Amino acid sequence: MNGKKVPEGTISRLFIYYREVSELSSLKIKTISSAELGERTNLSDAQVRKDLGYFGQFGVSGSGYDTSELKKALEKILGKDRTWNVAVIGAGHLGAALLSYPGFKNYGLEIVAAFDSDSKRIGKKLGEIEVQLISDLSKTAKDKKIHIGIITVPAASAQEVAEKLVEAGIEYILNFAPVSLDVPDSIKVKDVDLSRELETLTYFLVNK
Amino acid sequence: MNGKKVPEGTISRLFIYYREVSELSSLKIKTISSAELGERTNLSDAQVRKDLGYFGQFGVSGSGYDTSELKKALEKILGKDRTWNVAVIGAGHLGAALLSYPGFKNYGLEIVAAFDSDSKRIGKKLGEIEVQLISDLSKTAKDKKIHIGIITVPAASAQEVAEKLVEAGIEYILNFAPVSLDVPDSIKVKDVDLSRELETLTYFLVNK
DNA sequence: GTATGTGAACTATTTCACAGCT
DNA sequence: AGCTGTGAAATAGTTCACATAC
Repeated sequence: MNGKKVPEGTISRLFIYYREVSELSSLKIKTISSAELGERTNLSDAQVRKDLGYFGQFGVSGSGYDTSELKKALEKILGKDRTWNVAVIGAGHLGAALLSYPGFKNYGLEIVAAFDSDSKRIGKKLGEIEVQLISDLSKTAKDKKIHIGIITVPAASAQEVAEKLVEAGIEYILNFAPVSLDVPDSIKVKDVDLSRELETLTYFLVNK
Repeated sequence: MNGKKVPEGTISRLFIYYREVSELSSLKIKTISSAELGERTNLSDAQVRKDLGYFGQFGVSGSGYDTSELKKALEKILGKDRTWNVAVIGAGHLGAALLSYPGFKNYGLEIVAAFDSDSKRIGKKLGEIEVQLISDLSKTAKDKKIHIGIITVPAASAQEVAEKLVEAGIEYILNFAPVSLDVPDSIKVKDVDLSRELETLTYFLVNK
């Protein structure tokens, strides 16, 4: 890896490349060019080469990239050679959807705990995971070495939950609630706002 | 609106401003400055003004923006003055999560149909909506004037579903499956890849 | 005095284009 | 000949800064 700053978009695309070369590699396709890889992922050949270039030189002039080698290299770069423990806070439909996401584990992510504040949901099983009371968060986070918290509670309680996550020592938050969380700078927050994604489409419908 | 190209990020942020001024307006707060609005949304004052500037001049020098007027203007710009009909294809957990999303309707979106290929799910009710067989898609899309399709099926069948949506005349697709869809250029696809969002966090865990 | 609207400056990201390697 | 790796050019997006309006 050279010293340059890596754009967020690059990181996101590396996962796309990873999936593609994983498949190619399992199909026993030995090499792929940046042009072909771009074709399969709806990206340009230059983009593919530039993205990979942030992390090293993985290709061979004249023939392209060795799929299984590139797969291994991406695994290393992306932290896929280990598992990350995840807690879901909010055991509603969205929480359940995430808990049942097929192959989350294959992505190196393991949901090891689920929390809710609604006493009706406590003790219920979502897949393998028993829903716990939110007040257990801090203890469980330490016991189970949780790295990532996913907020799937309603907007009104998201900020409160975020603060509890911070308190519990979790530094990475994926936030599905449609509010801007106010947390210390040291905490990495990624917002995923499903309704906004949908709404954005309506703009294009109006302004096509 | 002036003739300049509007960045996608701007459109997404307009929805954030919209939510904020809606709330302010309902709290009887009459005006807000770009600086205050930025503060509340974790954005800069210049960003707020620039974003709004793409669509006109809504502010008053010296005092700021009239919340209820800005709300009305944004409603118009974003197509919130009407309802858009949505179909969900894939009646698993994620589909159910979307169908139960609170206040979807408030966002101007109405899910009017749900489809699945699994016969065990056909006829079941998800909220108000009865799950139909995917082969009914084309007919129902026309009958119910569906504008937007949401794909929540597994990766392996997503491309097939996308083709059926295109065939049914739907031009806007929100794709939750972790694959790059191959559709005609005239179709607008927005990818939301939940596992990739999560995976991106793991990169930052490794490389912090 | 306060806050907008907007060119200009700056920063980030993508695409081009080609020298150099296999 | 084919394809990578990478500076340079182009494009996109954000922040600055200030003239202007109230």
